[in-house]
Amino acid sequence: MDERPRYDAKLARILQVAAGVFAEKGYHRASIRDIAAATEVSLSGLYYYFESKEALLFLIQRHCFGTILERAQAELDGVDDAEERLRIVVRTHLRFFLNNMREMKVLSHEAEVLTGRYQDEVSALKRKYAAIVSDILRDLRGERDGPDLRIATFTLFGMMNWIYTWYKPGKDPGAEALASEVLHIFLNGFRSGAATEADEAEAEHGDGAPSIWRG
Amino acid sequence: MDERPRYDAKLARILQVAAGVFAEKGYHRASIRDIAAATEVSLSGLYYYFESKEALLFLIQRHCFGTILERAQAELDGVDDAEERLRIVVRTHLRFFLNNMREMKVLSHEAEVLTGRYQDEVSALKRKYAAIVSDILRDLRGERDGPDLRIATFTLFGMMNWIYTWYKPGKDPGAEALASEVLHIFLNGFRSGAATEADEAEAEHGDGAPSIWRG
DNA sequence: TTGGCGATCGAACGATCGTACGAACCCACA
DNA sequence: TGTGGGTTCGTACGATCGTTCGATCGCCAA
Repeated sequence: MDERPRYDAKLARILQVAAGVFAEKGYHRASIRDIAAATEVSLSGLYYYFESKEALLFLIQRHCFGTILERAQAELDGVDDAEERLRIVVRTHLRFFLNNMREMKVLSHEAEVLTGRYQDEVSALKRKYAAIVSDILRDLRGERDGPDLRIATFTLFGMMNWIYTWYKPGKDPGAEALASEVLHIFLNGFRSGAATEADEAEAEHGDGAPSIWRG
Repeated sequence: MDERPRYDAKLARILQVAAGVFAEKGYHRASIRDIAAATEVSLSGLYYYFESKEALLFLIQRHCFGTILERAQAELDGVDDAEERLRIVVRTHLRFFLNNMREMKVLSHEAEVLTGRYQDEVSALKRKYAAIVSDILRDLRGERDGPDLRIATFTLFGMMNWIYTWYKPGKDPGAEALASEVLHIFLNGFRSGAATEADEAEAEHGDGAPSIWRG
């Protein structure tokens, strides 16, 4: 019941095409007329599928974020080891990122545009996703000293979400290789405790940089 | 000669206030009328100081990027050790970032807006700055295997430039502490050789992604 | 065939945008 | 005191924006 295959399919196509337009020109610079031209739907015809430009952006972001959360949770299901869980999250994130770069660019770049309940709902998804990563990092760190969880989490997201600003398909490596590079840097960096840090600094450079976190 | 202290000072103030308006509302959503209100200069009066809205954004970005480059080069002067050079760059970058967050947000968030010669000139500054970091990383890596330089460079910039999306002054630590966290994760991760990584990768995906760093 | 409803459209409205133009202002210097 | 050029402003123009509204289309049930 309540199924409208025709409606749903066309809405999905509109969201996809509109995401491309927003990704290319930016949300504010792109006009509904641009989206009408790209989707081959008339200007007023579009408003049968969403009630405002902001609602259109909201639908794109919610669908995109919902899919990411779904996939991450599905891939994480049954896996207990913290390190393996982190590898899964990064790989899943980057796979989805590169396969849906236009949507992800809209998600990353137009994060502050939504207002009111639109913003509330997307922010809730965002917090949920960040909490998954943060919990993994807490588990991974264990009782040892280590980087602040909030900073480490956002730093990892920065490494991944910044990609849309420089990634060139064809030129740059695919999701798996990219995930390996990111995981190598982040994982080895995050796991190395303050003690290790001191040892390495001593052995290689004798630089005398003290422990960052102790006490 | 060619000095107009009154003109220069007022232009500088306009750039600063306009950067705040752009940071808050976004370049396209902010109107020249918003900037006129914020600067307390009349709408048409602003056009005595810049010839178009795009030129205004260009002046902001060039001034901001020019200052960063200047400071980085000054701080790096005379320092040879690669690791110390990286520490200096990250510290300088984050110090400037937190002290000029509005300008840096405009620089990061409105990177694709400029066109033509405006874009060319800012892109040149950006490449110059990225090359400094990339050269340091190459030096730091030496002859060993290690992450791809292009990816590592952009990954580091991602860690730093993503900050404007989550940083809360007062709540989050200052530039020095932030730089320590970022440097700890990135430096230890970047320096750790491929051997460690290979051990880890072995345990999981027979997926056919052998050595991460081809060749 | 016909009635009705989901789906689509053309045309227009008011608002806001970036920018241009000419007059008026202010102040150092003749 | 007058004058000229650097500086500031009020006003308006044309373009484009998001959104609305009533008419019309296509298709399936009666």
